Amino acid sequence: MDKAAPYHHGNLRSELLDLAERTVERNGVAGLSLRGLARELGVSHNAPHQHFADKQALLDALAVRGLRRLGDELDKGLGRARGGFEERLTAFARVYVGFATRYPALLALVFAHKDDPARPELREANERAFAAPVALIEGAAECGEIVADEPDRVAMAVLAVLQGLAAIITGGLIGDRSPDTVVTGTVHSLVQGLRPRG
Amino acid sequence: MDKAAPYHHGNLRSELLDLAERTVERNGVAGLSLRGLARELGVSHNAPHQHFADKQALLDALAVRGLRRLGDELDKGLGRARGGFEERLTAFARVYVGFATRYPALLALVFAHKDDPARPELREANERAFAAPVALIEGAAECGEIVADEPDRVAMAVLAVLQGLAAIITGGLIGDRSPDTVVTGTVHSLVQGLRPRG
DNA sequence: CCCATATTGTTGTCAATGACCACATTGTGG
DNA sequence: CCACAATGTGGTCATTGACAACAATATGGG
Repeated sequence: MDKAAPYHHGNLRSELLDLAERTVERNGVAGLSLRGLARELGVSHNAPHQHFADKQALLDALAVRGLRRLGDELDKGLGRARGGFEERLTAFARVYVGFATRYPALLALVFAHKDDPARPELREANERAFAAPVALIEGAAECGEIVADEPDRVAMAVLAVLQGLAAIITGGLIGDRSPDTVVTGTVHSLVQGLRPRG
Repeated sequence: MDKAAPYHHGNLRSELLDLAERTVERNGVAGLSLRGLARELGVSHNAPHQHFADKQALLDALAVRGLRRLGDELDKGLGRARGGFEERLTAFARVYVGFATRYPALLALVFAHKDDPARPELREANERAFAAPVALIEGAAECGEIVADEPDRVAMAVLAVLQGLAAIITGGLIGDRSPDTVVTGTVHSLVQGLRPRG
């Protein structure tokens, strides 16, 4: 069972996902066609249907895979981060915004699942991806580094800022400023607001 | 030249936009079909092509119209708002997030124009829609109500927070909390961070 | 070792869609 | 009053997503 060439063709599922991700990132969801994928991979026009019942199923799989990668990057970035809360939060923000600007279409895919209450995989992947930053915020709340009265609100504000920053950066609305500068500055502003005033 | 029934049929363009907006909001962009619109409006399958050269042209027109409405709502809301900076900013945030949750697909349409450098109408409508809140922030910076060293950064943080809040709320990630509570709380956190500490 | 069986992929087909074409109808202005 | 442009119609084509029937391949029990 060599995973490089398991069945009578290549590992179609993986190759489909890879090519689909590249295509979506380049041409958008509207520019993605199952038949086109099959054509470029040299298989029949119906081979994808064996692995993904639906075009939406493929998009969902893309979103889940993207969330896994994002989670890994966040874990790594936060693992390397040293210093206080602001430094760690900045590290998280850099990784998140970096990912969001590298794969904007993928992240949009993740955030476009508002009409599907029955999709446990996506929800689970989402929670797992953000486990580390949530733990970071909760830890900071316990240590008294940030206001601790409403940790939920704090987490929400942080996520909102980063999500919004990513949207603004990918939308090209930051002009000449460098993304890193914008991220660092915005996080600084936010943390100043979250710090208890003595 | 009665605008209610100008030519030999109704004012197709407006009706197309209305129906398209409802359809997009209900079934998403993928569920929108020019032929379907024509069918439901009782015209030939090619009538829409007379007003919109392309499906994308119709989507662009939807985005521009949405931005105009959003601008009007923001102007009205900020016009009614009284009190200091935080009260006015909260009013702005309520209107914006309210709009974003009422027309999520429409707002997503606006934010999805990252690949079109040559679309002056959208850009102009965008700037016009956010003229009032930008003025609010600039005014507060001049009055010393918020840190004035980098008004651009402040504006960006505010927009980021609201955009992210809207995304989170429409994504159903706020659980049982009421949107108004979340908005007010988040804005409060943000303003506390932007206020100069004495 | 060999065949039943599920997995995987292929060919054929169908309705729907977006885009284009030539053409008809309606309103406007010279 | 008539040319002309604006608006809408019908026809057509390639592409697409989805489905059904069928073929090839790998797996597992006897």
